[in-house]
Amino acid sequence: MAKRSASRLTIADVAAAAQVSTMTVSRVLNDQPGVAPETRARVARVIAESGFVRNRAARALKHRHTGVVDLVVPKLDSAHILEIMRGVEDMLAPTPLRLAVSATHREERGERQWLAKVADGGTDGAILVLARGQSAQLDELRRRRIPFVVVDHRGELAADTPSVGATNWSGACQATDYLLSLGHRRLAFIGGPPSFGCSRERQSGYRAALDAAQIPTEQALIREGDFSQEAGYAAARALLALPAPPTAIVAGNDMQALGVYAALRERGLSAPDDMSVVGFDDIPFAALAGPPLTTVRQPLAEMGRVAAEMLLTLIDGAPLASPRIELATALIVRASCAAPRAAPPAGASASAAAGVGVEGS
Amino acid sequence: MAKRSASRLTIADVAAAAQVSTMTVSRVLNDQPGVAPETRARVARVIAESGFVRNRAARALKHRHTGVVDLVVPKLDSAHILEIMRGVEDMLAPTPLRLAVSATHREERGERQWLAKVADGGTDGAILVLARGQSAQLDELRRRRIPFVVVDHRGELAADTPSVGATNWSGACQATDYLLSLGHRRLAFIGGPPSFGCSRERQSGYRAALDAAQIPTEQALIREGDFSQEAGYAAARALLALPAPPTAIVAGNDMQALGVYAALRERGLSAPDDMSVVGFDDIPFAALAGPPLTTVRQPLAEMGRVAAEMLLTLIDGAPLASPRIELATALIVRASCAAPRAAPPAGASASAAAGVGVEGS
DNA sequence: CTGAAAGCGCTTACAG
DNA sequence: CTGAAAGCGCTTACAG
Repeated sequence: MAKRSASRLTIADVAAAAQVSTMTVSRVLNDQPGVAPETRARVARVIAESGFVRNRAARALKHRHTGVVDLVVPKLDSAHILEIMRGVEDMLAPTPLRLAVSATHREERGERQWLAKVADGGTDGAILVLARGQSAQLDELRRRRIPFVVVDHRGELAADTPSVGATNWSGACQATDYLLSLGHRRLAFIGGPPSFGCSRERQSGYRAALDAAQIPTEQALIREGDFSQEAGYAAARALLALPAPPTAIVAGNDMQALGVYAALRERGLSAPDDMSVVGFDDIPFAALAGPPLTTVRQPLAEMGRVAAEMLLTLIDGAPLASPRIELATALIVRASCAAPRAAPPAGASASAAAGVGVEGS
Repeated sequence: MAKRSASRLTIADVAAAAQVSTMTVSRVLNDQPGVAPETRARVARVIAESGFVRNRAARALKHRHTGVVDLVVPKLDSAHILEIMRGVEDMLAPTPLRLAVSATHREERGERQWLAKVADGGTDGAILVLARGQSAQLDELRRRRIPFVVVDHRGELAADTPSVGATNWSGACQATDYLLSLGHRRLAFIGGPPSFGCSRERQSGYRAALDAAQIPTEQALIREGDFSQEAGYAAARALLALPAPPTAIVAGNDMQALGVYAALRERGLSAPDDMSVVGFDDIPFAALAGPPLTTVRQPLAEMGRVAAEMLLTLIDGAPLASPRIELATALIVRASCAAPRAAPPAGASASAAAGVGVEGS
């Protein structure tokens, strides 16, 4: 077979070697009918022996699609993101689609860079983690008719935007209820950035649980962080310095809960003896922390999987059953909560709280 | 301008609207000279207003490249992988290349799936994390003349294979020296999978340090894990059950070190009072563990960045200054090590150990 | 400075 | 069952 110098083999080379037309080779390549068994076998053999690789660009040129799908995240820095990515990859692995990952970093620059790549006609669709509801990014995607799905979001999201989230409200509500059931009455909340939809929902769940228990919310007990360990630490320090500190803290996410641990340690205190702490996310380290952290599990990988599934549907041009999907959270009880020190006799036991799963021994 | 139904705009549409040939549009698109300023301005305006997107596939077809680069990892499940990915993404973001991420999972299936996508002509080059030296994957890549760089590796790697690693040997050696300097004489080692190059190097570094101190290595003190928290836990339990347990453990990686913590906790023991523990990696959680973990930092993001840089060089067809690059590790002293309980008077102080960085207060 | 022609490697109708 | 022709959207020489 005549290989043209160093250049790659083409379908024409294979056709020549197998003594058929390029058409026939194409049919064999695509498992299409209309080829005599012997011919097919001969062509298949030549393909295998020659190590021929069909040119993806030429195919894409005909098909009008690129074969790549984007996952766009703010930063590649948290276990949280990795979990979502895992779900997306899982779903996409068996398909012929490639998963292109990019981080927008400081929004401006990164978003523009990403948009430039997409503008080059580089994607069949995108999954956007923590995208802002009103953004040039989303507008551009809509304008270009590139299908996309948002996983969690910032700002407000139009109701018809395909999106995936977790039941943040009820998760936070359940966590707060659990602490109430242990006898706590002074419950603090350290939320995430208020621009995040999930932050607002969690705070609202916390408030709702207190309202239902007829406990007035106290502004001094509600703090705001950026979901980092440092933010949790700073907020917890401030709470501990209060004239009447809380006896329990709902931490908004696990990293902030770990920051609370640090602040406690610094004062020679610890959970759950001196303070009950609940996280949100259930990142892998939650179970390894000392003490193992009671937290609200978000099915992150599953959220990624569902988002990928929705995107595949949109790419196929099919309608979505529902534009918005919220997956259920679950309270995972470990060892960071207990009845408050000088608690009223705990009438309601922990296990009396609805839907509580206890992990481990 | 005549948009052809729902289909996307082509360069011909732009040319018609601007009343020039497609050639001229192409020149404007590619910032090539040879276009009158006014013509260029007019064409540019039409491009901007129409929202024209140049077809990447058609471009790639001419250029003979795909514009995508692969990052292939065993699994998307560790902070370790995320760090490497971050470095790679960082390096690639300003280039026009897309970063396609895939996991090989249980090797067989995943590798074949990945190979099938690559076989489709889908990549300009690849960064392979923990690839096996002798594998169908690497052979195929070589055969196809697709440039690649290996980050860490399993099995043996041919000397001329472009690869990036860390100074595992000297990192483990330094960690062991540090424990020796604290007065420890019974030092255990919980290694990773022996098939991993980095595992073998770390174990060898541990042995070398003991040899240099003229302490005979004891087979019972050398254990093998799979780099998981569970493996560290199991190995530490076994070590604690020994008639003469060690007073310090070099844990091979941070996850195993956290497993050691769990085993200690289970027995009512803790680091560093009852046992000194050193990790390897410095994953973000190492600093947050209780007690904060003394560990050997691997510059993972930097390794990713360097690998990406090497790959870009190879894709450009330029020669590599060196096929193998090892980045320096650094011992990060936190709070998980101390002199052994009934130690000989510690003549050598910790800070006497060479190149030791102490973090925090 | 500008453009008509050919071609990248494949696939989609359409004939035989 | 098999193939000659045209075309996907761009770019690369080559003329003017």
